[in-house]
Amino acid sequence: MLSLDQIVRDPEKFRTALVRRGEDPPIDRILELDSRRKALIQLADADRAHRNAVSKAIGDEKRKPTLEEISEMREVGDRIKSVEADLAAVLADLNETLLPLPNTPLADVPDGLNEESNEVIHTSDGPTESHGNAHWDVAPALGILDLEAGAGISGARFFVMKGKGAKLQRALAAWMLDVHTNEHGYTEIDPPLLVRSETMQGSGNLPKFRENLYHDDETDLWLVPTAEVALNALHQGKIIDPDMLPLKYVAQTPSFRKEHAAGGRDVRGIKRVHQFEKVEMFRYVEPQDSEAGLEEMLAEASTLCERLGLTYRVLKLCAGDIGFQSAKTYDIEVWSPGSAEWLEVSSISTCTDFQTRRNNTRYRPETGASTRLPHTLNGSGLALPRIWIAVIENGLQPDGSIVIPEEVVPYTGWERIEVP
RNA sequence: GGAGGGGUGGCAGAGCGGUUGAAUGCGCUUGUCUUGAAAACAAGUAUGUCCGUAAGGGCAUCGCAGGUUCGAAUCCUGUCCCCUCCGCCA
Repeated sequence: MLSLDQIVRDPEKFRTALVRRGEDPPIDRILELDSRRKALIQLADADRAHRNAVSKAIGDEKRKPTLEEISEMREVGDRIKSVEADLAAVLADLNETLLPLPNTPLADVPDGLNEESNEVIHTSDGPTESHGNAHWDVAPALGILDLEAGAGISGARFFVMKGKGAKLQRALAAWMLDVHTNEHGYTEIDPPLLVRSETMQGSGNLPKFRENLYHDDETDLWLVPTAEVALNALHQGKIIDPDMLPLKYVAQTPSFRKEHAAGGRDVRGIKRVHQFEKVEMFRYVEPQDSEAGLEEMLAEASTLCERLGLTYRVLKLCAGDIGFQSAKTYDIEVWSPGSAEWLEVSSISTCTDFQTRRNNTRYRPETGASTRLPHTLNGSGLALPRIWIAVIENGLQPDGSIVIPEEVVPYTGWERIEVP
Protein backbone atom coordinates (compact mmCIF):
# COMPACT_ATOMS: atom_id res chain seq x y z
CA MET A 1 0.00 0.00 0.00
CA LEU A 2 1.13 3.50 -0.73
CA SER A 3 1.55 5.97 2.11
CA LEU A 4 -1.53 8.16 2.50
CA ASP A 5 0.60 10.66 4.35
CA GLN A 6 3.09 10.91 1.50
CA ILE A 7 0.39 11.14 -1.15
CA VAL A 8 -1.19 14.05 0.69
CA ARG A 9 2.17 15.76 1.03
CA ASP A 10 3.12 15.41 -2.63
CA PRO A 11 0.15 14.29 -4.72
CA GLU A 12 1.69 15.19 -8.08
CA LYS A 13 4.71 13.02 -7.49
CA PHE A 14 2.45 10.01 -7.00
CA ARG A 15 0.24 10.92 -9.91
CA THR A 16 3.13 11.04 -12.38
CA ALA A 17 4.75 7.91 -10.93
CA LEU A 18 1.55 5.90 -11.31
CA VAL A 19 0.83 7.29 -14.76
CA ARG A 20 4.20 5.82 -15.78
CA ARG A 21 2.75 2.43 -14.97
CA GLY A 22 -0.31 3.07 -17.07
CA GLU A 23 -2.57 3.79 -14.09
CA ASP A 24 -5.07 6.56 -13.75
CA PRO A 25 -4.81 7.10 -10.01
CA PRO A 26 -7.77 8.72 -8.17
CA ILE A 27 -5.51 11.20 -6.39
CA ASP A 28 -8.11 13.93 -6.05
CA ARG A 29 -10.55 11.53 -4.49
CA ILE A 30 -7.89 10.40 -2.02
CA LEU A 31 -7.15 13.98 -1.03
CA GLU A 32 -10.80 14.71 -0.52
CA LEU A 33 -11.39 11.59 1.57
CA ASP A 34 -8.34 12.42 3.68
CA SER A 35 -9.53 15.90 4.52
CA ARG A 36 -12.93 14.51 5.50
CA ARG A 37 -11.13 11.92 7.59
CA LYS A 38 -9.16 14.55 9.47
CA ALA A 39 -12.21 16.72 10.09
CA LEU A 40 -14.19 13.77 11.49
CA ILE A 41 -11.32 12.76 13.77
CA GLN A 42 -11.21 16.25 15.21
CA LEU A 43 -14.96 16.25 15.86
CA ALA A 44 -14.93 12.89 17.59
CA ASP A 45 -11.78 13.68 19.59
CA ALA A 46 -13.22 16.93 20.92
CA ASP A 47 -16.39 15.19 22.10
CA ARG A 48 -14.46 12.37 23.66
CA ALA A 49 -12.17 14.79 25.47
CA HIS A 50 -15.22 16.48 26.93
CA ARG A 51 -16.79 13.20 28.02
CA ASN A 52 -13.53 11.97 29.55
CA ALA A 53 -13.21 15.20 31.57
CA VAL A 54 -16.74 14.97 32.96
CA SER A 55 -16.40 11.28 33.82
CA LYS A 56 -13.05 11.89 35.46
CA ALA A 57 -14.51 14.66 37.58
CA ILE A 58 -17.35 12.40 38.73
CA GLY A 59 -14.89 9.67 39.59
CA ASP A 60 -12.49 11.99 41.39
CA GLU A 61 -15.27 13.47 43.48
CA LYS A 62 -16.62 10.01 44.28
CA ARG A 63 -20.21 11.03 43.60
CA LYS A 64 -23.14 10.02 41.47
CA PRO A 65 -23.56 11.91 38.20
CA THR A 66 -26.37 14.44 38.12
CA LEU A 67 -29.36 13.95 35.86
CA GLU A 68 -28.24 16.84 33.68
CA GLU A 69 -24.81 15.30 33.30
CA ILE A 70 -26.29 11.95 32.38
CA SER A 71 -28.54 13.37 29.73
CA GLU A 72 -25.83 15.60 28.32
CA MET A 73 -23.32 12.77 28.21
CA ARG A 74 -25.82 10.51 26.52
CA GLU A 75 -26.21 13.12 23.84
CA VAL A 76 -22.45 13.45 23.50
CA GLY A 77 -22.16 9.68 23.32
CA ASP A 78 -24.71 9.49 20.54
CA ARG A 79 -22.93 12.19 18.62
CA ILE A 80 -19.61 10.38 18.99
CA LYS A 81 -21.19 7.21 17.68
CA SER A 82 -22.59 8.92 14.64
CA VAL A 83 -19.30 10.67 13.84
CA GLU A 84 -17.46 7.38 14.33
CA ALA A 85 -19.79 5.69 11.88
CA ASP A 86 -19.10 8.41 9.33
CA LEU A 87 -15.39 8.06 9.97
CA ALA A 88 -15.50 4.29 9.55
CA ALA A 89 -17.21 4.74 6.20
CA VAL A 90 -14.58 7.22 5.06
CA LEU A 91 -11.76 4.93 6.23
CA ALA A 92 -13.28 1.96 4.43
CA ASP A 93 -13.62 4.03 1.29
CA LEU A 94 -10.03 5.22 1.58
CA ASN A 95 -8.82 1.68 2.08
CA GLU A 96 -10.68 0.42 -0.97
CA THR A 97 -9.21 3.25 -2.99
CA LEU A 98 -5.62 2.72 -1.83
CA LEU A 99 -5.41 -1.08 -1.80
CA PRO A 100 -5.70 -1.59 -5.56
CA LEU A 101 -3.00 1.01 -6.30
CA PRO A 102 0.35 -0.54 -7.24
CA ASN A 103 3.76 0.51 -5.95
CA THR A 104 5.48 3.47 -7.60
CA PRO A 105 8.44 2.67 -9.87
CA LEU A 106 11.91 3.91 -8.89
CA ALA A 107 13.43 6.70 -10.96
CA ASP A 108 15.80 4.45 -12.93
CA VAL A 109 13.05 2.09 -14.08
CA PRO A 110 12.72 2.52 -17.86
CA ASP A 111 9.61 4.11 -19.33
CA GLY A 112 7.21 1.92 -21.24
CA LEU A 113 3.88 0.24 -20.82
CA ASN A 114 4.60 -3.34 -21.93
CA GLU A 115 7.35 -5.89 -22.24
CA GLU A 116 8.62 -4.41 -25.49
CA SER A 117 10.18 -1.60 -23.46
CA ASN A 118 12.11 -3.91 -21.15
CA GLU A 119 15.87 -3.45 -21.41
CA VAL A 120 18.30 -6.33 -21.81
CA ILE A 121 21.14 -5.16 -19.59
CA HIS A 122 23.34 -8.24 -19.68
CA THR A 123 23.72 -11.38 -21.78
CA SER A 124 26.11 -14.06 -20.61
CA ASP A 125 28.61 -15.82 -22.83
CA GLY A 126 27.37 -19.12 -24.14
CA PRO A 127 25.56 -20.71 -27.02
CA THR A 128 22.17 -19.52 -28.19
CA GLU A 129 21.60 -22.04 -30.94
CA SER A 130 18.55 -24.17 -31.31
CA HIS A 131 18.48 -27.95 -31.78
CA GLY A 132 14.72 -28.19 -31.97
CA ASN A 133 14.40 -31.01 -29.46
CA ALA A 134 12.00 -29.53 -26.91
CA HIS A 135 11.64 -30.99 -23.44
CA TRP A 136 8.07 -32.10 -24.16
CA ASP A 137 9.47 -34.52 -26.73
CA VAL A 138 12.79 -35.40 -25.14
CA ALA A 139 11.75 -35.92 -21.50
CA PRO A 140 8.77 -38.24 -22.07
CA ALA A 141 10.95 -40.30 -24.42
CA LEU A 142 13.47 -40.74 -21.63
CA GLY A 143 10.72 -41.79 -19.24
CA ILE A 144 11.36 -38.92 -16.82
CA LEU A 145 8.25 -36.83 -17.54
CA ASP A 146 4.64 -37.95 -18.06
CA LEU A 147 2.35 -35.23 -19.31
CA GLU A 148 -0.61 -37.52 -19.99
CA ALA A 149 -0.52 -38.85 -16.45
CA GLY A 150 -0.53 -35.29 -15.09
CA ALA A 151 -3.51 -34.41 -17.26
CA GLY A 152 -5.30 -37.56 -16.21
CA ILE A 153 -4.77 -36.94 -12.51
CA SER A 154 -5.44 -33.23 -12.41
CA GLY A 155 -6.06 -31.79 -15.88
CA ALA A 156 -4.26 -29.51 -18.28
CA ARG A 157 -1.06 -27.80 -17.09
CA PHE A 158 -0.28 -30.53 -14.56
CA PHE A 159 2.55 -33.02 -14.97
CA VAL A 160 4.25 -35.99 -13.39
CA MET A 161 8.00 -36.29 -13.05
CA LYS A 162 9.40 -39.77 -12.75
CA GLY A 163 12.62 -41.59 -11.89
CA LYS A 164 15.72 -39.55 -12.66
CA GLY A 165 13.51 -36.63 -13.71
CA ALA A 166 11.99 -36.36 -10.26
CA LYS A 167 15.36 -36.88 -8.64
CA LEU A 168 16.93 -34.20 -10.83
CA GLN A 169 14.35 -31.66 -9.73
CA ARG A 170 14.88 -32.55 -6.07
CA ALA A 171 18.65 -32.36 -6.55
CA LEU A 172 18.46 -28.94 -8.19
CA ALA A 173 16.31 -27.58 -5.37
CA ALA A 174 18.56 -29.01 -2.67
CA TRP A 175 21.66 -27.61 -4.37
CA MET A 176 20.14 -24.13 -4.67
CA LEU A 177 19.07 -24.13 -1.02
CA ASP A 178 22.55 -25.19 0.03
CA VAL A 179 24.22 -22.47 -2.03
CA HIS A 180 21.94 -19.82 -0.52
CA THR A 181 22.27 -21.03 3.05
CA ASN A 182 25.97 -21.95 2.98
CA GLU A 183 27.39 -19.29 0.68
CA HIS A 184 24.90 -16.41 0.61
CA GLY A 185 23.94 -16.26 4.28
CA TYR A 186 20.25 -17.08 4.05
CA THR A 187 18.19 -18.80 6.72
CA GLU A 188 16.09 -21.65 5.41
CA ILE A 189 12.36 -21.44 6.07
CA ASP A 190 9.65 -24.04 5.55
CA PRO A 191 6.43 -22.01 5.72
CA PRO A 192 2.73 -22.89 5.50
CA LEU A 193 1.36 -23.10 1.97
CA LEU A 194 -2.21 -22.27 2.97
CA VAL A 195 -2.58 -18.72 4.22
CA ARG A 196 -5.21 -16.32 5.52
CA SER A 197 -6.75 -13.55 3.48
CA GLU A 198 -4.89 -10.98 5.58
CA THR A 199 -1.59 -12.59 4.66
CA MET A 200 -2.52 -12.58 0.99
CA GLN A 201 -3.43 -8.93 1.25
CA GLY A 202 -0.14 -8.10 2.94
CA SER A 203 1.90 -9.27 -0.03
CA GLY A 204 -0.30 -7.48 -2.54
CA ASN A 205 -2.00 -10.55 -4.05
CA LEU A 206 -5.38 -9.58 -2.64
CA PRO A 207 -7.70 -7.92 -3.36
CA LYS A 208 -6.57 -7.42 -6.94
CA PHE A 209 -5.41 -10.84 -8.10
CA ARG A 210 -8.06 -13.04 -6.55
CA GLU A 211 -8.85 -14.79 -9.84
CA ASN A 212 -5.33 -16.20 -10.11
CA LEU A 213 -5.39 -17.86 -6.66
CA TYR A 214 -6.70 -21.18 -5.42
CA HIS A 215 -8.99 -20.86 -2.42
CA ASP A 216 -10.69 -23.22 0.02
CA ASP A 217 -14.15 -21.86 0.85
CA GLU A 218 -14.71 -23.93 3.96
CA THR A 219 -11.65 -22.73 5.85
CA ASP A 220 -11.19 -19.46 3.92
CA LEU A 221 -7.54 -20.25 3.23
CA TRP A 222 -5.57 -19.53 0.06
CA LEU A 223 -2.86 -21.61 -1.61
CA VAL A 224 0.30 -19.53 -1.97
CA PRO A 225 1.22 -18.48 -5.52
CA THR A 226 4.81 -18.08 -4.30
CA ALA A 227 6.70 -18.48 -1.02
CA GLU A 228 7.06 -14.70 -1.04
CA VAL A 229 3.54 -14.49 0.40
CA ALA A 230 4.46 -16.43 3.51
CA LEU A 231 7.96 -14.98 3.93
CA ASN A 232 6.55 -11.50 3.68
CA ALA A 233 4.16 -12.25 6.54
CA LEU A 234 6.81 -13.73 8.84
CA HIS A 235 7.01 -10.53 10.91
CA GLN A 236 3.55 -9.06 10.36
CA GLY A 237 2.46 -6.75 13.13
CA LYS A 238 5.89 -6.98 14.75
CA ILE A 239 8.66 -4.53 15.43
CA ILE A 240 12.03 -5.94 14.41
CA ASP A 241 14.78 -5.29 16.96
CA PRO A 242 17.79 -3.10 16.20
CA ASP A 243 20.73 -4.92 14.58
CA MET A 244 18.45 -7.68 13.27
CA LEU A 245 18.48 -6.33 9.71
CA PRO A 246 19.14 -7.46 7.10
CA LEU A 247 17.03 -10.60 7.54
CA LYS A 248 17.65 -13.05 4.70
CA TYR A 249 15.30 -15.97 4.18
CA VAL A 250 15.15 -18.70 1.59
CA ALA A 251 12.38 -21.25 1.11
CA GLN A 252 11.64 -24.03 -1.33
CA THR A 253 7.89 -24.44 -1.77
CA PRO A 254 5.37 -25.32 -4.41
CA SER A 255 3.60 -22.37 -6.03
CA PHE A 256 -0.02 -22.61 -7.09
CA ARG A 257 -1.38 -20.42 -9.87
CA LYS A 258 -4.57 -20.62 -11.88
CA GLU A 259 -2.91 -18.91 -14.89
CA HIS A 260 -6.22 -17.68 -16.24
CA ALA A 261 -4.57 -14.66 -17.81
CA ALA A 262 -2.18 -16.86 -19.80
CA GLY A 263 -5.01 -18.01 -22.04
CA GLY A 264 -3.64 -20.40 -24.64
CA ARG A 265 0.01 -19.40 -24.18
CA ASP A 266 2.76 -21.90 -23.38
CA VAL A 267 0.40 -24.84 -23.48
CA ARG A 268 3.00 -27.41 -24.49
CA GLY A 269 5.28 -29.00 -21.95
CA ILE A 270 5.82 -27.64 -18.46
CA LYS A 271 6.86 -24.05 -19.04
CA ARG A 272 3.63 -22.73 -17.53
CA VAL A 273 1.82 -24.98 -15.04
CA HIS A 274 -0.59 -24.69 -12.12
CA GLN A 275 1.77 -26.15 -9.53
CA PHE A 276 5.52 -25.79 -9.55
CA GLU A 277 8.47 -25.83 -7.19
CA LYS A 278 10.45 -22.69 -6.60
CA VAL A 279 13.33 -21.62 -4.39
CA GLU A 280 12.58 -18.12 -3.20
CA MET A 281 14.96 -15.60 -1.66
CA PHE A 282 13.54 -12.89 0.56
CA ARG A 283 15.14 -10.04 2.46
CA TYR A 284 14.06 -7.44 4.98
CA VAL A 285 16.49 -4.52 4.78
CA GLU A 286 16.86 -0.96 5.95
CA PRO A 287 15.64 1.46 3.27
CA GLN A 288 19.11 2.77 2.48
CA ASP A 289 20.31 -0.78 1.78
CA SER A 290 17.53 -1.91 -0.51
CA GLU A 291 19.01 -0.92 -3.87
CA ALA A 292 22.35 -2.57 -3.10
CA GLY A 293 20.50 -5.60 -1.75
CA LEU A 294 18.60 -5.93 -5.01
CA GLU A 295 21.88 -5.99 -6.96
CA GLU A 296 23.24 -8.65 -4.60
CA MET A 297 20.21 -10.83 -5.12
CA LEU A 298 20.52 -10.44 -8.87
CA ALA A 299 24.13 -11.64 -8.58
CA GLU A 300 23.09 -14.54 -6.34
CA ALA A 301 20.48 -15.75 -8.81
CA SER A 302 22.77 -15.16 -11.81
CA THR A 303 25.57 -17.19 -10.31
CA LEU A 304 23.29 -20.21 -10.09
CA CYS A 305 22.61 -20.01 -13.83
CA GLU A 306 26.30 -19.65 -14.49
CA ARG A 307 27.25 -22.59 -12.32
CA LEU A 308 24.71 -24.73 -14.14
CA GLY A 309 26.41 -23.78 -17.40
CA LEU A 310 23.31 -22.08 -18.79
CA THR A 311 23.28 -19.12 -21.15
CA TYR A 312 21.25 -16.38 -19.51
CA ARG A 313 20.36 -12.75 -19.88
CA VAL A 314 19.16 -10.08 -17.48
CA LEU A 315 16.23 -7.76 -18.19
CA LYS A 316 15.43 -4.55 -16.43
CA LEU A 317 11.65 -4.34 -16.60
CA CYS A 318 9.96 -1.13 -17.69
CA ALA A 319 7.47 0.77 -15.53
CA GLY A 320 4.44 -0.84 -17.16
CA ASP A 321 5.73 -4.41 -16.82
CA ILE A 322 6.85 -4.61 -13.19
CA GLY A 323 4.64 -6.48 -10.74
CA PHE A 324 1.94 -4.84 -8.66
CA GLN A 325 3.98 -4.65 -5.44
CA SER A 326 7.31 -3.95 -7.13
CA ALA A 327 9.18 -0.66 -7.44
CA LYS A 328 11.88 -2.16 -9.65
CA THR A 329 12.36 -5.61 -11.11
CA TYR A 330 15.05 -7.60 -12.88
CA ASP A 331 14.16 -10.77 -14.73
CA ILE A 332 16.66 -13.51 -15.49
CA GLU A 333 15.99 -15.65 -18.53
CA VAL A 334 17.86 -18.78 -19.57
CA TRP A 335 18.24 -19.97 -23.13
CA SER A 336 16.12 -22.94 -24.09
CA PRO A 337 17.70 -24.57 -27.16
CA GLY A 338 14.77 -26.95 -27.54
CA SER A 339 12.06 -24.40 -28.10
CA ALA A 340 14.49 -21.66 -29.14
CA GLU A 341 13.40 -19.05 -26.64
CA TRP A 342 14.38 -17.37 -23.42
CA LEU A 343 12.69 -18.81 -20.33
CA GLU A 344 12.08 -16.59 -17.32
CA VAL A 345 13.56 -18.38 -14.32
CA SER A 346 13.82 -15.53 -11.86
CA SER A 347 12.15 -12.26 -11.09
CA ILE A 348 13.94 -10.10 -8.56
CA SER A 349 12.19 -7.11 -7.10
CA THR A 350 12.37 -4.45 -4.47
CA CYS A 351 8.96 -3.74 -3.01
CA THR A 352 10.32 -0.82 -0.98
CA ASP A 353 7.97 -0.24 1.98
CA PHE A 354 4.86 -1.20 0.01
CA GLN A 355 4.44 -4.62 1.65
CA THR A 356 5.65 -3.75 5.14
CA ARG A 357 3.14 -0.92 5.30
CA ARG A 358 0.39 -3.32 4.29
CA ASN A 359 1.15 -5.82 6.97
CA ASN A 360 2.50 -3.47 9.57
CA THR A 361 6.04 -4.82 9.83
CA ARG A 362 8.33 -2.23 11.35
CA TYR A 363 11.85 -2.06 12.70
CA ARG A 364 13.73 0.06 15.19
CA PRO A 365 16.96 1.43 13.70
CA GLU A 366 18.51 1.63 17.15
CA THR A 367 17.50 1.25 20.76
CA GLY A 368 15.16 4.04 21.73
CA ALA A 369 14.66 5.32 18.18
CA SER A 370 11.19 5.47 16.71
CA THR A 371 10.03 2.77 14.34
CA ARG A 372 10.40 2.77 10.57
CA LEU A 373 9.18 0.56 7.75
CA PRO A 374 11.84 -1.80 6.41
CA HIS A 375 12.02 -2.57 2.71
CA THR A 376 11.34 -6.04 1.35
CA LEU A 377 13.15 -7.69 -1.53
CA ASN A 378 12.21 -10.94 -3.18
CA GLY A 379 13.68 -13.01 -5.95
CA SER A 380 13.42 -16.51 -7.31
CA GLY A 381 16.59 -18.42 -6.91
CA LEU A 382 15.46 -20.20 -9.06
CA ALA A 383 12.13 -21.36 -10.51
CA LEU A 384 12.24 -25.07 -10.86
CA PRO A 385 10.47 -26.69 -13.69
CA ARG A 386 11.93 -24.11 -16.04
CA ILE A 387 15.48 -24.61 -14.80
CA TRP A 388 14.86 -28.34 -15.11
CA ILE A 389 13.78 -27.74 -18.73
CA ALA A 390 16.94 -25.77 -19.43
CA VAL A 391 19.15 -28.42 -17.84
CA ILE A 392 17.49 -31.17 -19.87
CA GLU A 393 17.56 -29.28 -23.17
CA ASN A 394 21.10 -27.96 -22.71
CA GLY A 395 22.42 -31.31 -21.52
CA LEU A 396 21.03 -33.19 -24.49
CA GLN A 397 23.75 -35.27 -26.22
CA PRO A 398 23.83 -36.49 -29.86
CA ASP A 399 22.98 -39.98 -28.60
CA GLY A 400 19.83 -38.71 -26.87
CA SER A 401 21.10 -38.94 -23.31
CA ILE A 402 21.27 -35.99 -20.91
CA VAL A 403 24.45 -34.87 -19.16
CA ILE A 404 23.83 -33.31 -15.75
CA PRO A 405 25.72 -30.15 -14.67
CA GLU A 406 28.72 -30.98 -12.52
CA GLU A 407 27.46 -28.89 -9.59
CA VAL A 408 24.39 -31.04 -9.01
CA VAL A 409 26.02 -34.45 -9.51
CA PRO A 410 26.72 -34.74 -5.75
CA TYR A 411 22.98 -34.28 -5.25
CA THR A 412 21.76 -36.68 -7.96
CA GLY A 413 24.40 -39.32 -7.41
CA TRP A 414 24.75 -39.79 -11.17
CA GLU A 415 26.05 -37.76 -14.12
CA ARG A 416 23.76 -38.76 -16.93
CA ILE A 417 20.23 -39.73 -17.84
CA GLU A 418 20.55 -42.55 -20.35
CA VAL A 419 18.26 -43.45 -23.22
CA PRO A 420 16.19 -46.39 -22.00
C1' G B 1 -15.21 -33.93 17.72
C1' G B 2 -16.08 -33.45 23.58
C1' A B 3 -14.64 -30.85 28.46
C1' G B 4 -12.03 -26.98 30.70
C1' G B 5 -8.31 -22.78 31.16
C1' G B 6 -6.18 -18.43 29.04
C1' G B 7 -4.82 -13.99 25.61
C1' U B 8 -2.51 -7.16 29.48
C1' G B 9 3.76 -3.08 27.67
C1' G B 10 10.52 -5.67 24.95
C1' C B 11 9.77 -10.03 28.56
C1' A B 12 7.50 -11.99 33.14
C1' G B 13 3.23 -10.73 35.77
C1' A B 14 -0.76 -7.65 38.84
C1' G B 15 -5.29 -5.27 38.10
C1' C B 16 -11.60 -7.53 37.30
C1' G B 17 -16.56 -0.65 36.90
C1' G B 18 -14.09 5.56 38.71
C1' U B 19 -9.51 7.58 34.53
C1' U B 20 -5.15 2.88 34.52
C1' G B 21 -1.14 3.75 29.27
C1' A B 22 -1.93 0.48 33.14
C1' A B 23 1.29 -1.87 39.96
C1' U B 24 5.71 -4.80 40.62
C1' G B 25 10.06 -7.36 38.79
C1' C B 26 13.44 -8.12 34.75
C1' G B 27 15.50 -5.88 30.51
C1' C B 28 16.99 -1.28 28.14
C1' U B 29 18.74 4.24 28.19
C1' U B 30 20.92 8.27 30.86
C1' G B 31 23.14 10.15 35.29
C1' U B 32 25.75 9.70 40.30
C1' C B 33 29.65 6.80 42.37
C1' U B 34 34.37 4.18 40.31
C1' U B 35 41.10 4.31 37.45
C1' G B 36 37.56 1.35 34.34
C1' A B 37 33.72 -2.15 34.87
C1' A B 38 30.29 -4.56 38.07
C1' A B 39 27.19 -3.57 42.14
C1' A B 40 24.28 0.21 44.40
C1' C B 41 21.36 4.55 43.93
C1' A B 42 18.37 8.25 40.91
C1' A B 43 15.66 9.47 36.62
C1' G B 44 13.68 7.82 32.18
C1' U B 45 11.82 3.87 28.92
C1' A B 46 4.78 1.51 24.38
C1' U B 47 2.39 2.20 19.56
C1' G B 48 -0.58 4.95 16.44
C1' U B 49 -3.13 9.24 15.27
C1' C B 50 -5.05 14.58 15.31
C1' C B 51 -3.87 19.91 16.22
C1' G B 52 0.67 22.85 16.38
C1' U B 53 6.67 26.03 12.99
C1' A B 54 7.89 24.27 17.74
C1' A B 55 7.26 23.63 22.79
C1' G B 56 3.32 21.06 23.94
C1' G B 57 -1.60 19.25 24.11
C1' G B 58 -5.93 16.05 22.65
C1' C B 59 -7.69 11.19 21.18
C1' A B 60 -7.31 5.89 20.52
C1' U B 61 -5.15 1.16 21.76
C1' C B 62 -5.04 -4.35 27.55
C1' G B 63 -6.14 -10.59 20.90
C1' C B 64 -10.17 -8.70 17.34
C1' A B 65 -15.34 -6.83 16.53
C1' G B 66 -19.76 -5.25 18.72
C1' G B 67 -22.90 -4.10 23.24
C1' U B 68 -24.19 -2.16 28.40
C1' U B 69 -22.74 2.47 31.26
C1' C B 70 -22.08 9.37 32.84
C1' G B 71 -17.51 6.30 32.79
C1' A B 72 -14.93 -0.38 30.58
C1' A B 73 -8.38 -3.60 30.75
C1' U B 74 -12.42 -4.70 34.23
C1' C B 75 -19.51 -6.51 32.90
C1' C B 76 -22.23 -8.90 28.34
C1' U B 77 -22.22 -11.12 23.15
C1' G B 78 -19.69 -12.85 18.95
C1' U B 79 -15.07 -14.13 16.83
C1' C B 80 -9.80 -15.49 16.23
C1' C B 81 -5.65 -17.56 18.51
C1' C B 82 -2.96 -20.34 22.43
C1' C B 83 -2.82 -24.15 26.35
C1' U B 84 -4.54 -28.77 29.22
C1' C B 85 -7.35 -33.42 29.34
C1' C B 86 -10.34 -37.11 26.47
C1' G B 87 -11.42 -39.03 21.52
C1' C B 88 -9.62 -39.50 16.45
C1' C B 89 -5.45 -39.52 13.26
C1' A B 90 -0.36 -38.99 9.14
